[in-house]
Amino acid sequence: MTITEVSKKFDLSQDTLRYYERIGLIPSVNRNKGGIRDYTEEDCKWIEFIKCMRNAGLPIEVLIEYVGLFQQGDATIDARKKLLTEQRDQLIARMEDMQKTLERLNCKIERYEQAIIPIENELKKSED
Amino acid sequence: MTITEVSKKFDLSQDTLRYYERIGLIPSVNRNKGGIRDYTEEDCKWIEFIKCMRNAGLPIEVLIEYVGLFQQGDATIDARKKLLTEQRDQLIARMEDMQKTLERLNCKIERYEQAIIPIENELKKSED
DNA sequence: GTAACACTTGAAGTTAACTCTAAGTCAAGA
DNA sequence: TCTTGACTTAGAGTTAACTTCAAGTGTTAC
Repeated sequence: MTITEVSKKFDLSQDTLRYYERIGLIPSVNRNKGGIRDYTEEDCKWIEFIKCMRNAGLPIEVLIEYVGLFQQGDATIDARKKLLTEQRDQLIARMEDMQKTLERLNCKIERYEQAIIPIENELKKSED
Repeated sequence: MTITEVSKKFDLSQDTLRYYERIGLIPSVNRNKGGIRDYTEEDCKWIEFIKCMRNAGLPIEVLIEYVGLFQQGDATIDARKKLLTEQRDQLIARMEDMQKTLERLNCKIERYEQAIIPIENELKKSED
């Protein structure tokens, strides 16, 4: 798979894909004789995983560490589990914060809905 | 209330408080005869609101716009409601993304706990 | 054969959101 | 009186995460 195809498939720019590879956020991709990237299915799985984690706000630095641990093999399973567990807990904390904010926004929006009605009534009065 | 007190109360640095005021993220704070900020209860409410919204990831730019609309009075109620509604919808979308990632992380962690070697370890063979 | 085009690299530039620095004012304490 | 320390401002610096640029290579279309 070419970078153009992968870029379209995951809606990530070619620049971002090259950047991710350069910093070790995805394992390095094989090149053909012309030096051009040829992504395998496995590469795509990594990209999809990383994209998902980044969408949820996991920092690049942490994900680089995860990829690094992964490439070191089974000896790092414990460390990987620890890393993922920490990130999961932080994710839950962020979601709880967001839930609070969501409720607050909903309250505010509801109040604005009620505030608009009196104004509309004012307008009606002045019309007749 | 002094900036030191407000800083401690909300766990925001003094620099951040001054920065927020400078860019219009909170309405401007009164100064005493010496030119030193004296925060009112009202100021604190704004700060608390902004902190909550920032924690949930609402962009500063959008919040500045909200504060601006607020200061223009009742004529902007519709616009404010629209702005908040858009932000709420985006917040929900982000939370849904995060929920998916959370489930995925939980799966992965569970697999590590069960000491089942993840499928991706197969991939490792090809690279070093 | 040459022009267009997709790709390569390393490095510089951008954006959001702070964070720090420098230079200065002012009130209180030894 | 002098010094300490909290505060002021404008502006420069930092960090994360891209994004763009410059210069060059290799493949395809006419």
